[in-house]
Amino acid sequence: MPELPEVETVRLGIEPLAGVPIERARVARRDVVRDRAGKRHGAIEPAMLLAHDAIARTRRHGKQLALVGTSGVCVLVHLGMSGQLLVLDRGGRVAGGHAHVSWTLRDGRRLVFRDPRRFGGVWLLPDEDALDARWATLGPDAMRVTGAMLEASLARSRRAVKAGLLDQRALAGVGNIYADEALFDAGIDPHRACETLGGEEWDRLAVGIVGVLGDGLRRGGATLRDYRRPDGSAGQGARGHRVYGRAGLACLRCGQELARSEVAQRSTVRCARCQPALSG
DNA sequence: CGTGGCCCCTGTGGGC
DNA sequence: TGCCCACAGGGGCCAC
Repeated sequence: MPELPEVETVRLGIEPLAGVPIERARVARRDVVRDRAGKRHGAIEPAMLLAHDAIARTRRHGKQLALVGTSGVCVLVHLGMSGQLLVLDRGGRVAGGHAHVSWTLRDGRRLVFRDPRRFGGVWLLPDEDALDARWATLGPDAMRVTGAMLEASLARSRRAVKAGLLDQRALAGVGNIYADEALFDAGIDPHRACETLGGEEWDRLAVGIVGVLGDGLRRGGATLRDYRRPDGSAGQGARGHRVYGRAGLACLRCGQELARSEVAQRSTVRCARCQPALSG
């Protein structure tokens, strides 16, 4: 569930840990930790997990979050579907288990990566060049996308436009929720092939993407299912959803019943009147 | 290469 | 009341 606004909210929650020395790092489940090549089960060097280091700063691209150590070592975190990064006070405990990686700071606080479904994970990268190389395979960050960028990466594709938005190599940060929201905002049918969109539509879509992501961020991320902010509280984002999770309910713009369908094996909700299919 | 489909995994909630 | 199962979905991988 975490998409860009949720990941950015997590990043902002982690930022106050910058500069605090990390006493030790502990891995409870080795298979959620991977090396640069994506291999699991490798010997895990404590320094690669920022032990005896400190977070110098945090970075984000799309849905990916990185802790950059003062040594230059980078810990890349994917939250996947159910991943959380929790900041616990001294003596604080993780409810519900599934705490796979834990960093103990000198001031007694702990940073914990928890992920019940393990679609997420932690990647250990030796330096920021490796991080940049990895992120270079992703599309532009959705928070700053423009119509021209979308057009450049998707306009020649025959895929459904929603499938294009979900492809992280084309656009980084949009998932199922905000794809539906942005397409509704732009008045574009999720099923339409990318190649049928015109320049003005790509512009509208970019405005919609930036708008719905900004709204989500201002609410502190969506509050559906597993997502929690680093302090454990739920976000408020679901209140702002206009189509996601509202199949069968009335369109908030025109009153028409919202329709459920499927695009790229993902549940999709749209208003057939506000997001018309191409006629003819 | 582009694209669609399957699968990984666990918690939840709806239906019976 | 309790059990079962469909569903939730990001992304890796594979087949065509």
